[in-house]
Amino acid sequence: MQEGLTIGEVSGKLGMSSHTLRYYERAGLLRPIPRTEGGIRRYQEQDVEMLRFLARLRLMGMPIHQIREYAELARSGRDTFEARGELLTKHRSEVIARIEELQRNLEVLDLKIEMYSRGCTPLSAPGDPCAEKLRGLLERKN
Amino acid sequence: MQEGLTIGEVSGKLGMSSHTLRYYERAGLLRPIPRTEGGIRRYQEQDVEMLRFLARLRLMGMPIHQIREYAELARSGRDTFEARGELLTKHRSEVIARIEELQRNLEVLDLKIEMYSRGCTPLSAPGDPCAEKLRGLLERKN
DNA sequence: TACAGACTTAGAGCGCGCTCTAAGTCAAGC
DNA sequence: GCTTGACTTAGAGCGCGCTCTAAGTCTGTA
Repeated sequence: MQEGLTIGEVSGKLGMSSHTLRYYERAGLLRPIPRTEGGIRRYQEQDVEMLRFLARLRLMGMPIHQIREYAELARSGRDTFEARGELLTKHRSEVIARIEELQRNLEVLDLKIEMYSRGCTPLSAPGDPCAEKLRGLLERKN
Repeated sequence: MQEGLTIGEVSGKLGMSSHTLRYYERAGLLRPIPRTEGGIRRYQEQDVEMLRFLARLRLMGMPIHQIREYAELARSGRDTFEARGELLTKHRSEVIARIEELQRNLEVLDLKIEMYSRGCTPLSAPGDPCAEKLRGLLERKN
């Protein structure tokens, strides 16, 4: 037994498949993970930490190629702090925009649900104020 | 010239490509759009209204197969109001969960950005309270 | 009537993010 | 030493949601 976690251990710990872990390495999201003499990956604590953060970026919808960009900066030492901060800040505003978009569309959804619960026909209710409001929301761009 | 909009007009109005409009019809998201004698689609107001709403469902991340399910109910008359309401209500809670997930991950992102702006190394700062907090957030499931 | 340009179909292709397969190697326990 | 099960690689395959292609048809205008 050597130092560091095997791919199976990391997989269990983080809830990502071994396939995905290898894929992330191939894709440049991780440094080349150090191997035993037999060629078996031994993940260090830093690798697991990195993975935890990258997984959050994925959950926030950052595409793989951008995560790679971040990861490459992260591997290039501390004179990339500013660039990394900028990259994350840009992504931050995209996430906020996404949240706002979801919230706007939730309004539409709520109106529609209310109309169904009131049993009034959604597409052809010219008099209904609720139907009018829905129509108005739908006509606005996004 | 006949009654109703051509695919190009709908495409321009809603900002979706003609390709996508045909695809949505094929996929069962729209009723078979009525054609002219020459076989050219003429979208009616009801089709456009439907499309507007379906587009919102897409923006909220509902997969095509679920939208089809909803659309099929919508084509089956008003005794599917309850089922439609349930389907949308279920999706509503998924959207809310997604928003909350994004907000939780935004916390992680904000902490990370703060650390970069303070110029302190994120992965190895055992003393820093901010780094500790980040580590804590990252270790929690999602 | 002829032309241009938008329309039609069936079906292939693509980018994404995994996910799986095949064939083989490594290593912990008996 | 042998078995067993996890590991390795290269590369294929997949589900999703479009997106495009090819070959041909329709239609408004000159």
